[in-house]
Amino acid sequence: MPRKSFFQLNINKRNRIINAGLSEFSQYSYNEASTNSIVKKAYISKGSLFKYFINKEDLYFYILDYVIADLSRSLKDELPKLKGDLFQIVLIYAEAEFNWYIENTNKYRLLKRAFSDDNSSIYIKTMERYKLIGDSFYYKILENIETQILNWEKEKVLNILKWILEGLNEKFMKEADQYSNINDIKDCYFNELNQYIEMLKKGLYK
Amino acid sequence: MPRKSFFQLNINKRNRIINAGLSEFSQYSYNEASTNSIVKKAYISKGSLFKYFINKEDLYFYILDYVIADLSRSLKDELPKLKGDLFQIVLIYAEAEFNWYIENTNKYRLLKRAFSDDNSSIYIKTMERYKLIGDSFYYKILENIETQILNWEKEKVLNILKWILEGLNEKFMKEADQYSNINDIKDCYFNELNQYIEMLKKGLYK
DNA sequence: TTGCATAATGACCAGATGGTCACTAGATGG
DNA sequence: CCATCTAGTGACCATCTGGTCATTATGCAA
Repeated sequence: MPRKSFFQLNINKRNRIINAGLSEFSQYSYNEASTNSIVKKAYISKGSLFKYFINKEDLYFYILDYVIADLSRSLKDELPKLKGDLFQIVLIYAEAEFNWYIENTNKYRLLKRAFSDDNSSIYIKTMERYKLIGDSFYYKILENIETQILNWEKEKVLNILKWILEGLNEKFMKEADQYSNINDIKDCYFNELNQYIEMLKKGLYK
Repeated sequence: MPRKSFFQLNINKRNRIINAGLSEFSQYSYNEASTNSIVKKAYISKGSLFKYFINKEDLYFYILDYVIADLSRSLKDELPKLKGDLFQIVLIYAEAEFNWYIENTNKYRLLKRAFSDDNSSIYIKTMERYKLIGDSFYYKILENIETQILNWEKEKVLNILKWILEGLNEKFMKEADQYSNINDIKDCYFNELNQYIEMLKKGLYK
């Protein structure tokens, strides 16, 4: 947790530090990210940074918490909309998640980096810290959905859906800069996702 | 490419260097991997390493080439076995790939690291170098398979299959150390993969 | 204006990095 | 036994890292 002094800062400066951290940690892995670079981006001195945060790790997890809280809030706002059968709910959920990603590309990259397994010591600490979260938001939303209509083990169905969402998200986030209009890519994504869901429901064979 | 002197080394020493590189680059990202550490693992001096290789990047790509060649050879050996419809072929291919992974876990980790998008400069160079490979082996094998039986756009079917394979591979590679017998995990994997394929063929709905 | 408390600074530290190069040990040929 | 050569060495270099701390700047009360 940041030191008291950090929260006594005026909002402007605090945001400059947060944005500097976001920028650095979304571009570089934890070890490759440089506190010197963060300090420059935030227009503060090295000494100040370590007056506000205990150390680099403290800063990192503050930023990560911040991003996760932001995403969680965004997704929770969508909860009331989640109605219908499993696939309708997945569609709504995935669309909300992707919309947030495409509007917060650097936060998306930071999350992707933070939770992609590279068995570094910071990754292990990250897993410890967020063992409750991770997949669990996705599974929690879906676990109470009626599944009598399903022909298969629920866990496996959710896995398939999760892997397809991950693959599709990554595919579109890679192509993101090719779209001039942000709504174009959202439409495109949603359209393609719909197709995949149809394929899954009806089976791939004729 | 390594310098001539590297290939004049006796096999023992050459292998020590290759294994040291494999170990280091599978544990750490390119930037975090240390030539000092590689040198220690290989029981050679720092000066020697840079007599054999132009620089760290040269060493890295030699190791990466080596691993890719190894996997390619392994998969090519399986080519004659690839018979039947799309799903049978995917099953055989995936099994071969997974078997190689589980028998070469550090090479698997190295490949995963090398080809996971982190837009670092080494990643960009890696993409340049291997633009032909990447997914293409997977798609190349499957592109000539008859698909009249399919109800959907072939590319999308291949995507779904690819994403499920990736997800399943990662899931099992993470759990790998929980299995005492290597054949247990292979059986488990193959069994679960079969289920997913069945689900895809017949559709998730009742 | 003075005195004091707190905030901000950047030179500095020890340690690590990729890479070099003057040197040495050992083999080879005469 | 010497002379020559070359493969191997590790101290060394510049540069970077996360983190510290004596010094300075700032704001405020009296």
